[in-house]
Amino acid sequence: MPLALLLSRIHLSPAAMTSTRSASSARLVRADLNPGYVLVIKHKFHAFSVAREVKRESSVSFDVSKPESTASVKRKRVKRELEVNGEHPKKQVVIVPDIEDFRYDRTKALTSSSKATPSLVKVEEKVRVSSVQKGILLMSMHSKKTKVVVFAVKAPENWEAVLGGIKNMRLSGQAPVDTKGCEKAGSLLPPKERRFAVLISTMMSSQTKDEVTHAAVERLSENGLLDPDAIVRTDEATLANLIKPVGFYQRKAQFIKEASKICLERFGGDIPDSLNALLALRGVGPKMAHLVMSIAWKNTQGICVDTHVHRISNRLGWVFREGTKQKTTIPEQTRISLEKWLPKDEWEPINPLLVGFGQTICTPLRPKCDMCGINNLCPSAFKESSSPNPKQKKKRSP
DNA sequence: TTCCAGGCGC
DNA sequence: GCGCCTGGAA
Repeated sequence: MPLALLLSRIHLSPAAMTSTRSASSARLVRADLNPGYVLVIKHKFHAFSVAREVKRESSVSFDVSKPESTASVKRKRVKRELEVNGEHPKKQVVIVPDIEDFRYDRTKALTSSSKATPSLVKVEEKVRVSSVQKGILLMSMHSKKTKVVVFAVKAPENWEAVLGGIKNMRLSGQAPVDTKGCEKAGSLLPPKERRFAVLISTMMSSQTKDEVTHAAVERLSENGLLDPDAIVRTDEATLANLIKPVGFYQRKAQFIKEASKICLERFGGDIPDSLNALLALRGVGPKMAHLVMSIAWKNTQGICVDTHVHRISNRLGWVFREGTKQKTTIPEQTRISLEKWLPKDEWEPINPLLVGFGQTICTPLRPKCDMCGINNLCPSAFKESSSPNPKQKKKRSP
């Protein structure tokens, strides 16, 4: 666990890090925080309120972002159905599952999301540290048994300069995502229709083929098919034919039809408004769900990590697998790692920023490091460009 | 010929 | 963690 290391750096006592509190207790924790850290305070509780404030001793104030309630979603088999579904409401919850253990179950998501809030709720707050600060964290708990975990994540060196450099590069060059991204879908439509257009556009999209996606959305629109009812009444083959230029069009046609049916039957023709319910739609994974929450609902729940964000974050050395210094292997690891230190106001813009950068300069193959304005800050600069065919995958025999 | 995209299903 | 889907680009 990197926790011990972090603790030693920020001078919080181990006892302060994890504590189990009884009802209505409060705890004071002294903290000396070093610059460059983001202090992440995770409350795990069962539908009780948790209040927290930061009081300071020194004259330097903490910059405390607003508490945000995020449902931690995972796409693997459910392990903790009891907590999620509240099947034992009378039973006092003694063990709160670890945040990362809160498994998401697609089959349960639709029903649970449309009912009450799941009993297990995660609230995360971040305190950004810009200079050495001394203070007292006052945590007030109002739950029976609440586990509080506090840990700090160091933001990467120079990340602000790197981000600024990428923003500069993006000012000049025009990437496909700037004009044909799916957030442009149905921008003139009324809100409900626009949200549906965003969902369908997202489900069809492929970041390397924004123009193709755009054309397919146009084609659906011309045929009056940016409407769940119309899609349900159209047969799958026709639908597939209309969106044919997009990759995997047969599966996408099938998924779009299924999603439209669910939108009609369970959401009154609107799209689901929660991350869980969006993830419950077949063909919608974390990348798309976060994008739709951001664009359609203007409610950013997490970073939309697609292949560009995933690749570039690793090249920049911004993300690591939990507890290691190794690169992340899947986009979900990247998202979790990135969210630990990246300020929330960058969560939504980071996707179009890095997608455009990845389409034009930091390309998957042979990145154009010589054209890159941050090649002096990038640990991977010029390391991938010279080898045109670095690793041979296993060849298929003829 | 190989790689790429995003999610499913094993 | 890999094969699959599908078509385009390198």
